[in-house]
Amino acid sequence: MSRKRLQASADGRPTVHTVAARAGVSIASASRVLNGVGGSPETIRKVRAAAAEVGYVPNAVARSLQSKRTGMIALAVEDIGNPVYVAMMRAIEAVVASSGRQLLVHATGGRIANETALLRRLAHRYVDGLILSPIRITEEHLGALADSPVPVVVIGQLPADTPVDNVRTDSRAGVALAVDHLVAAGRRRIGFVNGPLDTVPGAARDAGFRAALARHGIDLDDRLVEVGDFQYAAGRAATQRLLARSRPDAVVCANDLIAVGALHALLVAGHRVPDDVALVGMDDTELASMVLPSMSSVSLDATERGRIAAQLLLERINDPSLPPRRITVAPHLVVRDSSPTPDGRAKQWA
Amino acid sequence: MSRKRLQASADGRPTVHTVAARAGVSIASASRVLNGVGGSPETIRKVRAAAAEVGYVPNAVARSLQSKRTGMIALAVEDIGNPVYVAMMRAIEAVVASSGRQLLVHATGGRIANETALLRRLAHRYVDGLILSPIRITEEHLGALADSPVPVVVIGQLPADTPVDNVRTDSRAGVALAVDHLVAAGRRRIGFVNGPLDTVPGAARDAGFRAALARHGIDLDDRLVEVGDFQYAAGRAATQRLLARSRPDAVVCANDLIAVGALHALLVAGHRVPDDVALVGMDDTELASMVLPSMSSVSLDATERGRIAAQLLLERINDPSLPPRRITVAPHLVVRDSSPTPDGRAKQWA
DNA sequence: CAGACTCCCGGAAACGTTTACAGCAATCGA
DNA sequence: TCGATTGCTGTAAACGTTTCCGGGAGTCTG
Repeated sequence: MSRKRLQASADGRPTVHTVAARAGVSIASASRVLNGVGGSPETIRKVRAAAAEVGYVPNAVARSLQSKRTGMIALAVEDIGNPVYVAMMRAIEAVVASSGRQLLVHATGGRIANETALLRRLAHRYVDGLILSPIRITEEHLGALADSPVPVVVIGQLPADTPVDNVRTDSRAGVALAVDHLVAAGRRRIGFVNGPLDTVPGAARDAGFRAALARHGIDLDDRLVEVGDFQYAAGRAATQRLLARSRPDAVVCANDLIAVGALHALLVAGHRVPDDVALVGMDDTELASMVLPSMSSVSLDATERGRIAAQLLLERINDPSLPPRRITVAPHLVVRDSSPTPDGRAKQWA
Repeated sequence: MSRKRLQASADGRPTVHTVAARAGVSIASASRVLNGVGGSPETIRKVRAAAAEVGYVPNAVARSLQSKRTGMIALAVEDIGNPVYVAMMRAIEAVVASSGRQLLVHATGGRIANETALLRRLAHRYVDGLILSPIRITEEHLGALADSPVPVVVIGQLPADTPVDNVRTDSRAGVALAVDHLVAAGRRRIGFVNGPLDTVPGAARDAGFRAALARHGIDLDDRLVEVGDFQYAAGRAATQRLLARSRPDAVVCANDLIAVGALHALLVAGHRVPDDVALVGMDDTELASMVLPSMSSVSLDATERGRIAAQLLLERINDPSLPPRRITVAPHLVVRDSSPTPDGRAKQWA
């Protein structure tokens, strides 16, 4: 018995040929029925039956090759351990899933090399689009972004003329909210524990802090500013250094992980929070309400940014001719127990 | 000018045909050179040059279709926000990346439907293998696992005769470590805040707790046991309920998220930790050293389990004929400030 | 110097889909 | 009743890659 082609794939799993043969129709008819387009009632019945009997499941790879769509969206963030990215991820996952696609998460560790390698790998077309949240932006990024073979949405600041869909927040304004809040409560010696200044958020938050102090007519005391990376341990260490040489009555932190580290350092050093030293974090992550006292934090609405980024990406995938869009979500302050309530009195948490 | 086939793909990107035509060789030769197998020096030179000039990047989908490998590994966990899974993920990502593959993370939310749907979707072959860490196991799971079209490694308990690669820990023994530690420090009214009893870890930890108490000749007081889910908020609420009706001198929690919730509840209720009430968490996540006092926790070595699971999976992908393997990693206790040091005295953290 | 062996090359098939196209039968309108 | 339309169907091409196979040129061996 000679057949031009085997009726099942090499590993024995049924293919559309198997189904077609079993139903006694051509592969074209089988495919049409399986995709719900066309077919006579009789054909539909036979094909459906055959497919069910052999347990046919279409091969996603072959389908992708033909349709030029993989049904996958990539997300690249610096650190999957940072709860702010978890929140972002959840929001993105929700809209990606509702479009019937799957999410592929990359952790870049914030390293330029990883990110540009990732951007280059997009050329392999293993994914229909990318959401990238870089903390550093180099010329290399911009170049790779410019001629990316698949749509990319960037979450974070980007040079003004970059023709890339972009959702951002105003973290300068975010820091200002924190400073205003503390100044309103009478704090003047406000410390700042930041992430690396060569990162985009680090630089923006530094600028925001300086501007906010200036606006209130407060001279910046350099001994009140410390820099680490965006992690808990660094935040704790940086705060210890800061406390060793100065005496703040409030501390603003560039994200919640740093802030939890700062809280730890403050309490261990015997300071009362918020009575002696008030504390405001940033990102408003789950962590903020898990610690004691619960932390005030500036929300940059990671959930909303993620949701919007995912929607922008899906829209662009559907219509690549869209003009580049830029959307900004406004920060807001969430006051909890680590900073004075608006009336100026420190709330007691016990 | 008639060509049997276009030299570039529909969207204008170069294909192996483009490169071959430009180099003046056949696509077979071009492909061989690009894969580093065979080719005369002259051919190699020409093909490499042509590929560089047109910026050729092979299409991952087409390659997958031919090679029957996608180069992707899926990981399904219940909750990407739980730091224990973050640790696991990091370990898995490391070995997956070192094999040149990519990791695809799914969050199942612990819902059976999601997990079986995922298992079924594997039939699409969009991924070379799966690492699954389910918290509930149903007949449906076992069925789907049995005839999974791609290799699966399960992290967690599995019925003894399930022919699936499996890395597990002994969480009964883990709970026992915690209980032994607390009993050795003289605590007798030991509370237990668990996750749902219909989950595999929940059931195991419950059994472990009862067995450990029995071994020490302590009668179980049901008012000292509470159940919620495996999250922070539930842990806090469950502990509040527990404190409202009983007076423990120690609390064991089924994971660190619960334990942080418990810590919060204890401190807010005015209990000193560990002097009045000692606390031991489980999973030994980053969280344990981020709170104050830092938390003792039973490590189930998620990192190691993840690493091993990934290795098992890669081995099985390379050789599907391997017999099913089962590997157990032993728990160990990490004592921090929330429980008495081994000499029985509570350490002061301030 | 003939045969065997090695190396490199190109044609063509294969992976498993979807879909353009053409053929055919049945129905419709005039 | 006949041509046009409609609805299904099957053949075959296409997606972009890898690889089997046969042929040709060159080298080695006896």
